[in-house]
Amino acid sequence: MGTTHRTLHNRVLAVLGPAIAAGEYACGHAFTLSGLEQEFGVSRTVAREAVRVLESMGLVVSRPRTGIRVRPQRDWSVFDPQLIRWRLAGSARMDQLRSLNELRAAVEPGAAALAAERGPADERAQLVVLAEQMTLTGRAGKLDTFMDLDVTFHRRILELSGNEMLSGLSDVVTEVLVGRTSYDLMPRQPRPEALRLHTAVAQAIRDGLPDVAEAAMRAIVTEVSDALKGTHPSQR
Amino acid sequence: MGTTHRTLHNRVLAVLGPAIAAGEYACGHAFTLSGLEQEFGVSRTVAREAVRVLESMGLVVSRPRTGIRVRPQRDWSVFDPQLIRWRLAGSARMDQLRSLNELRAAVEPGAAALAAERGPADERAQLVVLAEQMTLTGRAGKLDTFMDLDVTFHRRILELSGNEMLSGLSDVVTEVLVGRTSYDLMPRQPRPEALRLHTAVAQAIRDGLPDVAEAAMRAIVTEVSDALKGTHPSQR
DNA sequence: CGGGAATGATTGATAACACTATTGGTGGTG
DNA sequence: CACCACCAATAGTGTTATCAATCATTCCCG
Repeated sequence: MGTTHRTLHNRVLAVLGPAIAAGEYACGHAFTLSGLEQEFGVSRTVAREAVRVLESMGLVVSRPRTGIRVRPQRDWSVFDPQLIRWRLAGSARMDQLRSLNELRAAVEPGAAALAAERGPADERAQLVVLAEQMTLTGRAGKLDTFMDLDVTFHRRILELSGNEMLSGLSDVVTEVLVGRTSYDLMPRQPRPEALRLHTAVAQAIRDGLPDVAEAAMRAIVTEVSDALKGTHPSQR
Repeated sequence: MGTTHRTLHNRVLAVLGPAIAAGEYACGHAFTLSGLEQEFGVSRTVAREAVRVLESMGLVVSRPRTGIRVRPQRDWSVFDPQLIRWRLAGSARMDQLRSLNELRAAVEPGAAALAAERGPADERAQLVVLAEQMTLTGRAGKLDTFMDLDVTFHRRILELSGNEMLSGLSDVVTEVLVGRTSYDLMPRQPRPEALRLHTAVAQAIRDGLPDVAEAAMRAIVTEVSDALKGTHPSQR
């Protein structure tokens, strides 16, 4: 789960990436390869490979005579898992969490509907079991295991959607749920209403009722976003 | 809008990327650097830079002694714009279009709600004008300009959501809408109901009514997915 | 027959150099 | 004075050669 394996250009990336992602270098800022060589004490080749990766993520553009320029945020590949991790690790963590949470809120109802429509029957049934476990551990106040169950619950639904892009968001959802608890944005004890809704989603998916599943899931995510209300990220 | 500028490793990528994305190389297939050097007639450095980019997209993993192995699809960064383009260009185009369309169907209602909540008032008002133009050109049967308007309509809403990740999907939506017409998945003439719904979405967003906007947008996307019904991509 | 060390294939990393594109200045010209 | 063509400095781009680190395989020894 740690980044890719310990190679030199990855270590350069691990410093340069987060720095750029955090906005430490203004939009037009220009690096030079030789500058990077010196700053990190690496060979030109390594510096170039790091830049290539940053370029493929849209963070920078590299042109002769001009150097390596930081591109405007609008051009970044905001869905790149690496970039998401960098931003979650940096000072923009809170903003990134909010973005991800909104994305998740927008996506999960639709995913639940798809899961109800076309997930394999046995796996759909499993969801109900998961929801029951959530209710139990939630009432017992075991927050840690509750969070784990919550994560797998939402992951499963995304995977059951049968859509590669939606299931590609499961890591994102995990980050959000984990990050939320670590930031104490969760109530001490899961709200009974939330528990009930999770069960409702599970049952609707099991019973193959897309509309019901979608509505119940929407209720879950709107409840969450209500809890975070009032904290809209500055436009920038 | 062509890929990045004409550099050698990009030309290698432009061949290798689509090939892997199209599944021409099985999951565990192993390349070697010297093999790539010869196949493309490039130096080791260039070959490695191409591999670095593929690696950062999760398409391959490069390890000593083992070579460069193709990773399972599950690990690919399916949101990487470059990868999306490659798949749209290749034989998986239809599958990719379906995935994207489902994603869009899942996302847009939520995006419309956010746009209604917090988009700048003047830009929200612009949407109504856009919807009117759509109605006019739609009724007139000018399909080309209608598609352009449709694209900007949906793009605007994503951008108005004020969420960087949602607006990051605007290119995706564009691809879907354009691809759909080029595949004749659109009716000869936009359906009156669809036109009415677009206007409803625009008005709701202008008037700051998230729930109404969300419902109307959901009606739009479900109508579309009903039209594509029955063609679910084969698993894997 | 099993476990661990030798082996060699393959990537990882460095260095030095030639090529090329871009840009910004410079000078000439209308 | 404005504008255009040209030139040169500058950085990335691409090549080659060489060595180091790694790890799947293999083979030998207990």
